[in-house]
Amino acid sequence: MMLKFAILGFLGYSPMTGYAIKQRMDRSTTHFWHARQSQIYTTLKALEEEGLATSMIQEQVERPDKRLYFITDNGRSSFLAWLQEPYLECSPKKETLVLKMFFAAQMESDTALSQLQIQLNIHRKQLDHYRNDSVKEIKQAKAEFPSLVRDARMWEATRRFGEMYEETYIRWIEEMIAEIQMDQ
Amino acid sequence: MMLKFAILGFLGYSPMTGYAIKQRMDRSTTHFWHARQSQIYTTLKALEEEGLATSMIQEQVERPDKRLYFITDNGRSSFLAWLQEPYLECSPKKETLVLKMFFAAQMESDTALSQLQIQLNIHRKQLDHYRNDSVKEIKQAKAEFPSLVRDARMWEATRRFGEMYEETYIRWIEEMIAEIQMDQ
DNA sequence: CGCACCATGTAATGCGTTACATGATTTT
DNA sequence: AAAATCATGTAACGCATTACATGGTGCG
Repeated sequence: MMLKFAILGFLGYSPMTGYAIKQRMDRSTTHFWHARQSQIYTTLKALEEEGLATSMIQEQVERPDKRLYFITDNGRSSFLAWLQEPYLECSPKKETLVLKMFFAAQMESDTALSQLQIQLNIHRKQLDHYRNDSVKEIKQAKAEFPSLVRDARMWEATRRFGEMYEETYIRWIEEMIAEIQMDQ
Repeated sequence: MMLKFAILGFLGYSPMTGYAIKQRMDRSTTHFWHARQSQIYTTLKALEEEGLATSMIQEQVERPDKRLYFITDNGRSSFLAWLQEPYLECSPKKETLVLKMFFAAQMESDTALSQLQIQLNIHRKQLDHYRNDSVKEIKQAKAEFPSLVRDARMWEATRRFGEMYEETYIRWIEEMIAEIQMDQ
């Protein structure tokens, strides 16, 4: 459902292939919206069947042919309707680490501590990624599409979401470690 | 997959019905792990087929009969194995609001601002819930099972996760509002 | 009188992942 | 010589939601 709109959103900027959409998503929305390659291809097909996108094959030399997708007028208005309708929920979360920690009293302290340490490293790397790579990617996108200044500011804001989320996550893990160490 | 372990975790404390598990989850893990009633019933059935739980019907007067589930030895060891194996990923997120805001440059500022305001209210309520109701629920659980002091400390820590998450979310929405207002 | 709570399940459908299937070019 | 990149798709499976189906008790 929602993936359709994410894809339409990208097609709104310019025609794209499924492969390119996957790359774009991995570099921009992946920390709040992700999809597998296969799902992108099937969703594009569905979009075309619904008349929200059209496609044409582009032949290439020394590269596999590619299928370029274009947003239709119906696609545009359907996307805008979705965009403008307010979202009235909290998006549900599934946090495996937190679930494990809920039951952590049933492990040895050292087992829990080592799991937390592993996660701390993972999330520090993730934070570093948002602070460096993501910033660069947005700069590149800005340079590529200088007319989308306002859009780029929103992309930056969603990058900030990832950064803030990871900062908080790391603080929580650190609190957890302190809590468990106190207990020993 | 993971829901199985969440349920086994609860059954580890005491035998329960599907109905009671649903209630427990709604009062404790729902902000990092949730499930629908129907999914809980089907998962319990699957757990029994795998030999990780058993069940018996308990007859009641003036109340519908209920099916009590018990964790088996296999269930216990399978749960502990899951608990002790380290988690090496970041749990994937799907944040509809953030996805919308990624494309927010394509809406009127006022539309975006009103959507953000709505979400601000929702998340403030959620934060309030974690700070009040959740604290009370943990106190009640502590009173009910005084032997589980260490467990209760972990429950409190996972509640903190929800609180911290909402604090951050709210800060982000406020930043977003400021960002969009600056642009007007 | 109506709503919430207690209590259990099945069936249909939809969303998402993994695995399968192919193959040339470019970089390390 | 191996791995990554470019490029597209289908099929099987599994996880999750919604809808369907039922019905008594207690409270305001």
